[in-house]
Amino acid sequence: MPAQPARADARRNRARILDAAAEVFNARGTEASTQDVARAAGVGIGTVFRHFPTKGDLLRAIVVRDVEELTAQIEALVTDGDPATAFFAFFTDMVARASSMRTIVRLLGESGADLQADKPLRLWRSTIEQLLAKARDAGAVRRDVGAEEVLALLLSTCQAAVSAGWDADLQQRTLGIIFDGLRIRPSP
Amino acid sequence: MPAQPARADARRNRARILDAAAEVFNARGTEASTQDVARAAGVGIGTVFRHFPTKGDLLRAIVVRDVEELTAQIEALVTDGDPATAFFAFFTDMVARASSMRTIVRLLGESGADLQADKPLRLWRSTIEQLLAKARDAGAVRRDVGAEEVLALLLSTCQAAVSAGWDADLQQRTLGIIFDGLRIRPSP
Amino acid sequence: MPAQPARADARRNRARILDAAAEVFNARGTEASTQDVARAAGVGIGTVFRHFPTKGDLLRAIVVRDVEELTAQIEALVTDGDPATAFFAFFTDMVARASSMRTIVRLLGESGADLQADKPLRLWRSTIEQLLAKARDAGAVRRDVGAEEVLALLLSTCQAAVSAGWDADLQQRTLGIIFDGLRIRPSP
Amino acid sequence: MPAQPARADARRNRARILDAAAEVFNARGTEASTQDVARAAGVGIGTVFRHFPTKGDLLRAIVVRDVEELTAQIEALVTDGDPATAFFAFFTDMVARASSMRTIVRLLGESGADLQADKPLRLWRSTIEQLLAKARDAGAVRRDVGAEEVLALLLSTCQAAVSAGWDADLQQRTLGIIFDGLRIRPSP
DNA sequence: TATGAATGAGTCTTCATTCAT
DNA sequence: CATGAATGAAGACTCATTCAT
Repeated sequence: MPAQPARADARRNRARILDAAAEVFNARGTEASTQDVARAAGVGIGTVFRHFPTKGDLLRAIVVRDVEELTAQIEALVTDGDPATAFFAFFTDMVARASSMRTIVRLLGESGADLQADKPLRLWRSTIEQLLAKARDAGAVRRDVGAEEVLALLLSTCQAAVSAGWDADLQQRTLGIIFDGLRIRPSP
Repeated sequence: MPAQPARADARRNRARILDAAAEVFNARGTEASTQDVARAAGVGIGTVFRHFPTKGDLLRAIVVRDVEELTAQIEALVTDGDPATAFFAFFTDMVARASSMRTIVRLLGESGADLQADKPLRLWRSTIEQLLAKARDAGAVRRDVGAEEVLALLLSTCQAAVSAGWDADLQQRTLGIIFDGLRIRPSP
Repeated sequence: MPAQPARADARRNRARILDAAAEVFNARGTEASTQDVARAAGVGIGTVFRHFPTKGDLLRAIVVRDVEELTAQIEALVTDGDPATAFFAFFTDMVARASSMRTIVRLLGESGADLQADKPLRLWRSTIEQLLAKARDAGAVRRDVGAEEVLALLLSTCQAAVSAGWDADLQQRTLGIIFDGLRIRPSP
Repeated sequence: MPAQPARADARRNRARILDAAAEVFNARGTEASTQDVARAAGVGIGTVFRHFPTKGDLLRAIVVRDVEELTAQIEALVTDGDPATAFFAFFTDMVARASSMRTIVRLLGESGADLQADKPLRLWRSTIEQLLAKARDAGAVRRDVGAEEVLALLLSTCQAAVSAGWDADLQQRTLGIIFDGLRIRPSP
């Protein structure tokens, strides 16, 4: 079962299942049952397993889809955005949207999901690195800050925003601190 | 079943179960089975449920115990520590130890565990606030930084350190950024 | 869906499915999935069910085909073979080939497949009876041995050869005993 | 869960489950569901899995129990029986009872159940070998007949008796032939 | 009180069969 | 006619929780 089935109805169902799964897992965690996903998608459970032979496959498909979408958006920022602010805008936006992407945030946060391994993840990561490089070049971010710790902080805040339910205000205050830490300090 | 059963053997069992549960849940996540906890504690499963009528109760008891222990340590810092550094030392230490306190970190991180509600948690929180206040007074932390965002960042980093397996180096680099953000910047 | 569909392509498909099914069920037992058969035949699963409305029908069709082939071979022996040896040669050969006819052996061995009922089976049986009669007339087999017990022993050894994986040597030794029991003993 | 649980109720249940399983698998084949076994035993399905963590374990337990019982009976024959007839009596009896031991017959017949491996099976086999040796020494069975082919014929006939439903008459006739093949022929 | 046996709802997954494309 | 997507009834197995010993 390829990601893009040939038949229209199959393609439609695949999408419906993915949507439903994203929603269900977002609302009740990845431990929600496949049965519930099927119900939410309005299909039989067999259909879910036909498209995603394993629950893990379903989860991974959600991650891939979301990561690809995210990557596209970041790429746009890399090309179009103001180097001095794009990185911070992206970081802020990502945290703000984290709660609608619980699944991906949770799986990304787990050491198992090696950012190195899967292609979409590698791409996502490298796109962020570009954004970061531009910010560094523009003098908006300290030169001694590496991509690894930035990603760690990004995932860390996304995860917490999701699991602890940070409101917009709290998001702003925590990110404010981190951003200050990332910026070049005016030398005295 | 009160926290301190009357009979000595019961009290002993309660402690053993708590120890075993902390260990098991730490090693295999909170999804480890109650049966496994019983086995690790060397008691029957009935005994576990007699002391903790629900798996949730057991989990919460671990949190309470760990939080109380933590609180005591923080209190010591409040009284004895150097106001200018104690706060940062505590933060660093907490993250470093997070991976041996998976259960508490995970449950604290979840919105369900309202930091307001339970007494031990309220106490823990207020002790940290004292530490923070001292750091502020000592000029080590900006005045406009509130306890809420500091706690959020603390839990956020603990959570990520645990789930993503931050090594010592990465811990240092991420916390370095956050600490820089917390410090008073030398006015130009 | 008659055994000989009108259209050429349908007839071709029927044959391909039968071949594939024989192979698959032989290799993995009758519990292999119909889907696997379809894949091996290179047709859609719907096509399999169009030709054989039920998995049971498919199985039975294999039996019929194989039995008819066998019958033809036995008939040749009846006409051409040396009456004194043809029966034993047939018996030996049948056991030797049993492992490439798992499906038929298994189904024939089951009481469900009443040897009386289906025409091809009745024919097969009666052909064997002729072979046996000739052997009896030639003095190679005792007169008091009936067809029923010979068939029983034949199926019994085929079944065991398949399920227990008798090697050539073991086949020879077991059949040697049975053949000795079937032969007329030299009166002392 | 040992074969002999400590508590009386557990021991009772284990036995009930084993009995029920033997009956159910005997009647409907080893593919009958564990649920059905539980129902027949009058216990919850969890209880079945507590005693036999896997369906395979349950099946194996039945085999072990039946094989041990059989072995004891054969041992009695070895000590007490008339060497000249005991072996044939045993063979006849075993086939006659085969239909009440479908499970064991089926599993024994499958190459997977290596007669070499499990202790009870090895014991069973070696006991039969003793019986055979005595028959040979008593001049009732040909010296050039090995244990391997005798076992093969035994399992073969048991299997067929079960699966094809041989009646008493047919059993007698088939075994008659095999026994004749095993006996020493009067030299002319 | 401690024990561990019993329970059964719930989980993932497979597969024969039907039906829209 | 052929295709393969959809279906849902099982099946094996797990686990929190209850209860007899």
